[in-house]
Amino acid sequence: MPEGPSIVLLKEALQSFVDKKIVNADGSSKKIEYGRLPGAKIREIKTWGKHLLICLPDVTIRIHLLMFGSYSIDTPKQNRIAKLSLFFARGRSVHFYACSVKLITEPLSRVYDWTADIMSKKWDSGKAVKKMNARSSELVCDILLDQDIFAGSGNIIKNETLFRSKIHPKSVVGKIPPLRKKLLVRELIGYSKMFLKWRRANTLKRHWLAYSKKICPRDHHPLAKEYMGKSRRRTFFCETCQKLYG
DNA sequence: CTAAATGTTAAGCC
DNA sequence: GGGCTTAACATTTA
Repeated sequence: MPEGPSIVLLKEALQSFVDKKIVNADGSSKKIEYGRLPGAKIREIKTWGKHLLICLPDVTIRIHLLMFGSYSIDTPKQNRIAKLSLFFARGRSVHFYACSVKLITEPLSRVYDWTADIMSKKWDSGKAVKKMNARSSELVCDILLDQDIFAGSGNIIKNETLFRSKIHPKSVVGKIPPLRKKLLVRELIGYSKMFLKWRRANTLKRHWLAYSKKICPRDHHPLAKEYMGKSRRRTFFCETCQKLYG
């Protein structure tokens, strides 16, 4: 479920609840005051990176599905305790499981920079390149997972983007030539759009070129698989056709 | 059956 | 305090 494009699909799935009044709310999260939700009408549903934002008149519910989170609409899952359940008129309901739930009371504009959200209309590639340049000594495999620069990018997007732009994951950001860096950002946004399209058609896996693959589709060399970077995340790459800068 | 995985946060340690 | 490592969370899939 979790990367940015999947959260956009979640937002779409919840559109029928916009303008609907929450009649009851409960769940197993100890951290939120369920009492302040009933009576509020959902004004809007937004996303920022991997965050789902359910906007109410004076508070926003922030859901992060983490690695294994899931949701269900109208029918709660059997034998499972939801972290958050929202109930509406006519027996309608939404349930979120195995996720992080928070209430945000500050204005969203103070919490979120929409120009850093890879799925946003306000996405700004120029700013992303500037932020990358400010972190020139880091590895590109780490930078592509950084939510302050590429909010919504996850391990699949990282792997596919590096393969498509022919950049070795251990390349040092500052050693990547400017044009190639721009190409990298363009590929990341382009692949994220395709991710959304393919996930919607339920064909995401079919289109993986490197992620979880064993053979390079370009030159048929075996792909390397290594746990690398600050977060030791699974990384698939072709030693032959992905160039190492640095 | 066991292990690993699309992710983040908090605690603990130097 | 900073920076790093580890654990915790919880569920599905290989």
